[in-house]
Amino acid sequence: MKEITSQQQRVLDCIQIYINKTGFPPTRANICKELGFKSPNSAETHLRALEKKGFISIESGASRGISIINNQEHTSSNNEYPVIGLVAAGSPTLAEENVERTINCPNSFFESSFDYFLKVKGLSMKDAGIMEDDLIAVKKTTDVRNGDIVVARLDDEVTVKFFKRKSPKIIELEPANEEFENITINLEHDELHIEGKSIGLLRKN
Amino acid sequence: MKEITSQQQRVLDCIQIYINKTGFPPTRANICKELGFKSPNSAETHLRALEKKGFISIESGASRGISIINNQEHTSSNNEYPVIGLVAAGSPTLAEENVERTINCPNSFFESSFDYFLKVKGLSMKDAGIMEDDLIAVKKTTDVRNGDIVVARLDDEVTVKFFKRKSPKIIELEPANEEFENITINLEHDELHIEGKSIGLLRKN
DNA sequence: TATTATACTGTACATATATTCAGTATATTT
DNA sequence: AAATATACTGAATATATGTACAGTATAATA
Repeated sequence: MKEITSQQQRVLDCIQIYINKTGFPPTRANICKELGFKSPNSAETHLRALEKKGFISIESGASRGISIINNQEHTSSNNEYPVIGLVAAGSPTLAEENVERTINCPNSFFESSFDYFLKVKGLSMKDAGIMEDDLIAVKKTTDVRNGDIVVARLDDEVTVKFFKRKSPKIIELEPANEEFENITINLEHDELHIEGKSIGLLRKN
Repeated sequence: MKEITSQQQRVLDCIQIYINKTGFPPTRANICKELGFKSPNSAETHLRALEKKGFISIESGASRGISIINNQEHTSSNNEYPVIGLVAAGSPTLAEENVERTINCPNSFFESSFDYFLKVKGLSMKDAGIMEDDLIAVKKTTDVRNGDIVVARLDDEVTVKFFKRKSPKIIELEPANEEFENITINLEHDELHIEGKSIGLLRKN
């Protein structure tokens, strides 16, 4: 995405405002009236510049054929995110039978993107403020750092814990509740799958 | 809103799909092509019927001047909700200077509607899973029950606590942290303002 | 120095488009 | 029985609109 000039920004804003107000895009003449131009070609050249820079698309020949291109999904585009129950056994897969329901939520709701909500069972992370039935926003990744809250799978057991790498081969999964004990994994003997990490939390009272 | 016929529904759907696909409304000819009509007047009469019944509005003379009227906001309409810092002194008003930022969020995100997010300071509710910098979704109301997590104001001090009515005149605000003590209010001598209650929580790691 | 991008006015015109008029036909309402 | 709503075809037309062409001017770039 190239740089936009201040006048081009005015035109782009004008188009967005016009669409918000009327429900359909403006004509060249509409833009001229809004911004005080006296020639439809003023709008035309700005539109062509905006198109060239990738801010809008113009359908040739079609009246009002302007549409604003949403660069990424940073705008207010929403998605349905699945809510997965943290069952004692089995991986939290996105298979249909595991999806309790979906939650509509802006894509940019949390700091980073995420893939699903995980419904927490038990109180092993209560001192980290994660309570029973809380929904953790999980980003599917294996790139986790010390101190991250991760969704880990040991054999068929899925658990949410703090991630701590003690040595290249030794990993500890730490609960946030003194009534629970650390889980130590020796990667030479045991298998550990990192399903993802928590990037946010949602609670409905 | 009057009844819609099946053909009119097809036309209405066609308009919505066209807008979703292209970013601008269809012409009469576009609708004909999509639905197999052979005369632009077929589309025209359906459009006039839809306008008469209140499903769309048509701007006279404007090309593609169709806009779909969203009956209510029952769809997946979003809102910008303000985030208010829980300052030690002063009411969490919605005055601009208190709004740190806004969060875009579906209106029906939590079980009930709410008015703003309150950014929590301190750990007085940590055993209830409310940590520093968590965002509480607050519904402005004075209708609170025993056990509700309320946003209360004592003089100029705003606090988040459990609400417990001990007797008609005695109210206790209970923290969820043994390091903090209950606050007992005698309504005959002290003034207590209930700003609202928590109906959800949002945390961004 | 020539070229390109920006930022306009003003005119002109082909065509995209809304909209009216003339019909045909069926079903529903008054 | 007459009027109205629905559901179309087909043709005609005024105008709304995109778009090209001819200029002027300034600033940035190669």
